[in-house]
Amino acid sequence: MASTRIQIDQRSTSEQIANGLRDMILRGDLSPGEPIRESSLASDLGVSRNTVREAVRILERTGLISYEMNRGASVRNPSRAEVEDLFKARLAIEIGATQIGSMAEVQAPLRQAFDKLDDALSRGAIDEALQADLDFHTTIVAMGKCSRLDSAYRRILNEFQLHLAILSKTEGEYAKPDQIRAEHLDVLDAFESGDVNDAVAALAVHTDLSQRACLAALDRSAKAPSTAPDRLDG
Amino acid sequence: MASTRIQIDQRSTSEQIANGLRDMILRGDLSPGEPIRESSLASDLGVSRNTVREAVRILERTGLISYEMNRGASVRNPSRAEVEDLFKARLAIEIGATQIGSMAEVQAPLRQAFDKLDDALSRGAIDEALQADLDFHTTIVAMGKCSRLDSAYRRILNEFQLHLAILSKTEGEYAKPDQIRAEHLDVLDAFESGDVNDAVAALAVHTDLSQRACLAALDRSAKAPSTAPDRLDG
DNA sequence: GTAGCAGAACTGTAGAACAGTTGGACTGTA
DNA sequence: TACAGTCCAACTGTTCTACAGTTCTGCTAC
Repeated sequence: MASTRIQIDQRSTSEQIANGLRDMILRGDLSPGEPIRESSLASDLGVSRNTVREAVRILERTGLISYEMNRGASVRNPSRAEVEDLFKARLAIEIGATQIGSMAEVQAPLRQAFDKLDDALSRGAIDEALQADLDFHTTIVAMGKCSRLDSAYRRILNEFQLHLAILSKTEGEYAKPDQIRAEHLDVLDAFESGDVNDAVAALAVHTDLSQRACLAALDRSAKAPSTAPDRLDG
Repeated sequence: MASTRIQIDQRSTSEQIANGLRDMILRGDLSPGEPIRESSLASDLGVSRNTVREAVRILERTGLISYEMNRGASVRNPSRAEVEDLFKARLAIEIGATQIGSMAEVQAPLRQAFDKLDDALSRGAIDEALQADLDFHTTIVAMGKCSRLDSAYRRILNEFQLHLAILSKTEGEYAKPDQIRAEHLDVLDAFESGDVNDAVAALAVHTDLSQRACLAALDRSAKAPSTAPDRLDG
């Protein structure tokens, strides 16, 4: 049956638009706070307004946009408090997965994920490293072998990537490569030790450090707005 | 400012319909697998088909319905495997919240939640007890003080309630009152001991037990379909 | 500079229309 | 009886048009 692997694009127009919008937001093509105008988007894409509305409703799931009655959708403009909330949620889910999953089974894939990250970092491939970083954490969550936990985490990561997209516009990079490598190695070591409590502790430390780095970058970028003028607090 | 607490219903028609549908599903008015027909629903409610479509997209977030291209939405018909997945996700999130939250702060509200459950159980108020049971667990997650974790959990609980709605149609009750009281008391005790590891262990035990009970009820109801004929596996 | 107002720009919703898909009934054939 | 083919009704996916209600913006008068 492997020969009949025909892939048909069974996604509706609205779903494709939702995906496209998500990519645009994560790439930073749409800046935070920017409104998503139904009519203009519809005519730009050559689709009807209803279809765009549906796409927006689909996109709402991702947490990348916010919706206000009679005011429509706009790209989320996340505050400092929300970044903290995101990190908390990430940590909690990672810990939860660690506790319900099997330490023995995660070690090999986690080592693999680290190697990819290490490789990308040493080659200076920022985007690739960033993706590898996210994959590393996704691997940890995957050890829970729970699809609902996976998707809850994915949703949060999505939102997190929105912040990264904003930061990378002003910062250029998310942190120092050496530091990233060292932090992830600590986590890997803890998991390879096989002790759940060590792993949990390592995750907490790593999350705390990267949260600090992220918040510091956020503060810097708030002080020195580069490309887009900030209209954070009206 | 407390005097001007005027609540205006700023929800759009589609959101209200989505809420109404959610309630209907959770009440069991719509049985699992039942399709949600756009046109008939639209004319029943006196709204346009577009509005219903939007409501369905909104409802999709909750995980209560499933959507298939060209086939529309239907009430989720959860399998045994999905129940297991749900319990896993619940446990992982509860554990995560326990680990990142403060044990000291949760003790009072958790005791309060238990008392409510205890009260409802002793009065034989099934629905109330069920709600108190869910509240008990929500209280644990709330100790993480993380809104994204809260909403991830709420989403999962929503889906879980769908199962309960199905079971309560065939079973009448979700488990034995004494057992429920004892299980929750064990959890409460562990939290009141102040030891995180004890709390985590107690959560694991409780989840395991209620999962067994739930799956057993599921098996019974599969064998003896009461009201609605089951069309689980074609 | 601020309150008030008019008009533009949008959103929320309705309703009709039509192509494309699905599923079921019916039919003919082996 | 089993099965392939055809046809049709029921739906979904999407578009277009229309219009009321809301929000925003810029102007005007005080």
